[in-house]
Amino acid sequence: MRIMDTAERLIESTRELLWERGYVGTSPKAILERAGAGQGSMYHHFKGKPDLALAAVRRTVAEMRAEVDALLSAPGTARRRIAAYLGRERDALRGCPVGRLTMDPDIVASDELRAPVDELFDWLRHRLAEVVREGRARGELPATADPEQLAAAVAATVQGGYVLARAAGSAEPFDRAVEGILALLAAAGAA
Amino acid sequence: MRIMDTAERLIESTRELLWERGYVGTSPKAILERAGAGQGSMYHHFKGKPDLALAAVRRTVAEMRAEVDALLSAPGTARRRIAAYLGRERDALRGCPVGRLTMDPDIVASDELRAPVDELFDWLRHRLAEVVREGRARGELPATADPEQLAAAVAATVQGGYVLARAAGSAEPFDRAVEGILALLAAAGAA
DNA sequence: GTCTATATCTCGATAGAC
DNA sequence: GTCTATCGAGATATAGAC
Repeated sequence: MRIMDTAERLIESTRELLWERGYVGTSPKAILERAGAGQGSMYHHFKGKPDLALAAVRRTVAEMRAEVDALLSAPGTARRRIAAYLGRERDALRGCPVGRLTMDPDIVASDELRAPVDELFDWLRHRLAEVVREGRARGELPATADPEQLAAAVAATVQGGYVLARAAGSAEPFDRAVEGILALLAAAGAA
Repeated sequence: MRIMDTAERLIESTRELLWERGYVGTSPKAILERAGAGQGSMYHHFKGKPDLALAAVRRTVAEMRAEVDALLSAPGTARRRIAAYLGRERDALRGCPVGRLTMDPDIVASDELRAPVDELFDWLRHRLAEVVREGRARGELPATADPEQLAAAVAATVQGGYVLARAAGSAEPFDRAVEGILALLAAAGAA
């Protein structure tokens, strides 16, 4: 483990807790305990819980975007790159660290905290739509396919897959949903 | 508005708050204020917050299941009934009152509270799979389509559509995702 | 910069009057 | 059955020593 200064440890602890318990379910006290810091440190480096959460969310969003962009920009057919994105998940039961935040009332109520989440999913949908357009141009996907619609369906399948998996207490429904959308894309491509 | 006794008002207030703020974000105090009741009433009728939440969740799940079953059991082609389910939503920004609970750490951590959520989505996936099987038998969907996979993809599209909509602060991504999966089902059917 | 002490609320629950 | 009073604990933030 790299050596981290206090501000860094606070941000990392907050990222973990936001993922595990959400914004409403995460207390400054829990963050401090996990980071091994005292009250004073947190309020020295950050204005308060919302400010620290904002730093944590921004970092999680940046990391996610870089990872997904790498998959969608890799060489290969459009369908293969979409499949790579869909197959990215390793532990569906943990859910998406960004999508999770949309169910947090205090995140959605705050324009500042919602902004990075909004931007990520906006970027994701447009990036996926580009890939769909490339697939159409190469004849992998039918020219009638609306790129924005397919992109939204693919992104929704992943986010909804987490919901189904967490409800079931098993990753299986996530995997099924991913296989289902891939089968539909393949069938549509063959049409 | 029908006249409701105190226990009834407590359950209904809890249902609303669980939908709006989730389990972690809902306090007994908020429930009591909305229900217009005092502390004593709640602890007379229910053992505590988890017990009241369980009653609320069970009712929400039962209501949802009855509504969706009506749509999926109506006359019409398989694709038309799936479209009716996908088009059921009126206000995507509110999210799903059941799916929302899967992002609540205290719900997922409790076997008792998660059980009704699990059962609903389990039922939904199998009911959708039945409809897919009927569609296959009638030649509306290709015989190669795996019913369980398509069912999971359809259910995930709805749940993920809520995530995208709430991130965007707009119902549009939800609608796009629904149109996308419907277009794919239509294209696969034509294949 | 980091710590401990403190302040003020709220949480979730209990006690006991009526 | 419903109310108010009260409880111990935790949430979020501030104060001030070091």
